Amino acid sequence: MITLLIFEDRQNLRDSLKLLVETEERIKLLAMYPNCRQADKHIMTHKPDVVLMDIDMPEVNGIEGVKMIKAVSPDTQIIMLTVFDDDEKIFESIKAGADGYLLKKSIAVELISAIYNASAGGSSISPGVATKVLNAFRQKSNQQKRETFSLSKREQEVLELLTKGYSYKKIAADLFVSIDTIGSHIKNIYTKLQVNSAPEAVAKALKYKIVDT
Amino acid sequence: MITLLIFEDRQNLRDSLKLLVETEERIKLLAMYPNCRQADKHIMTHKPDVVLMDIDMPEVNGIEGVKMIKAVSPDTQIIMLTVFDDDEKIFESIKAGADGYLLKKSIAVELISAIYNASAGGSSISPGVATKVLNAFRQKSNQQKRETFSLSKREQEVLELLTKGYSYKKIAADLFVSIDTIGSHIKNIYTKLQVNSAPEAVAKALKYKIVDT
DNA sequence: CAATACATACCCTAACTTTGTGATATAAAT
DNA sequence: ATTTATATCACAAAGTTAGGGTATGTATTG
Repeated sequence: MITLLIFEDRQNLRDSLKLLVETEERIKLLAMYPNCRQADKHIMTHKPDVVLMDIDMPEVNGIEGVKMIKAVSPDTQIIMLTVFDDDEKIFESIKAGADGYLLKKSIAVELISAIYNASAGGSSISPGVATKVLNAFRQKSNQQKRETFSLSKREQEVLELLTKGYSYKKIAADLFVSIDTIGSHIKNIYTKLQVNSAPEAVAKALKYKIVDT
Repeated sequence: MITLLIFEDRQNLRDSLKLLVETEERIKLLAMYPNCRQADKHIMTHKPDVVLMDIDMPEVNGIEGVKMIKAVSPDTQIIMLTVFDDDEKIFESIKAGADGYLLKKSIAVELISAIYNASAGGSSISPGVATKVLNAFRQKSNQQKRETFSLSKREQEVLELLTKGYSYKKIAADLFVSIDTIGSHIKNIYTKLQVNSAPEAVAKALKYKIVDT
């Protein structure tokens, strides 16, 4: 038996959801609320397996609701249910911890299987939403790839310390060499990176992930 | 009519897929191949709407295949079909440009609707895979969160130019103010960021995403 | 209206950085 | 054996930066 809580402000949609869900023997609807005020309390009272969450609700919206619920009960599976498929709302929801994201135009059968999936720990994402998520994912992954600029080991070390904001003097002290040696290394680093100042070198080093942040 | 191409090395699975797909009137299977050698050529020959792609194939695997296909025909929708649900393979596929990711244990009806989704430009992701994608997405989003350090608008501008490696002189020229003004701003920036040099400021600015790379 | 933050500008000095030109020694590569 | 890349050090000049002041005009806000 999967227990369910619904947050949805519109009366008619609440009724539809109720009808839909009640036809399923393995799903038990515990309660429905028109907004997320005290969502955390409701969760602790009912301890549902799965939550259906509308995004756009008066007073306290669905994204806030997700945060509240996940704060008190991280294992409760939350499926967002919304007419919006704009990137902002989707990503906000995911970051808040939503476990599924269905567009309201999704057919009823999709919703039911999403509930079952959620209770089994899987996530459901509507195709249109999935496309956006995959694109965003790709973007984030294809950042700047690591390049080496063929720095020597020592130069790498010096650049790392420079990136920490160390002065020549401090770098020299750290590496137990003279300050002029550091000057030499930095000269060579600038040549290889094709820059002319420490700030530029640091920016480039971080951009191309020559050093880690 | 949705045209389809299948890349799958195992004979028996190829047969099953063929049977499954042939029952659908709106789907036309154009050809099947046991690996991705010359996948790009095959695509250009058949110009299919959707591709079903196995990951683990001899000679040229599915991830390479996706790259080849997307390189010559970015609008071809590719659904990965695999027994593997390990993070590496999933993320590699997505980065390569896969438009859907189904586990082979997915039931037949899921596959069919995934094909329809794909032809409509939507992505299908199996629940188990979706969970991993969402988790990875959350991780990437929650990197270092943007902080402002309550820099003023002007200070922000100056910091951005500093991050480009500009000297005081160049910044002053760019903003049409005196070099001493820039000095003042930088003094204030250092105080707010709690740093003592340009390299340090740049590192911090990038780390905390005060400025974009 | 007074207080506060902001952007602007100037002065000053010590310290630091950049860049050029050498030089020596060692290890790897040709 | 000779070249090449690396790591080390030195000196010097020119230029830049960091940090200490102070000051003015303009908004914003309590």
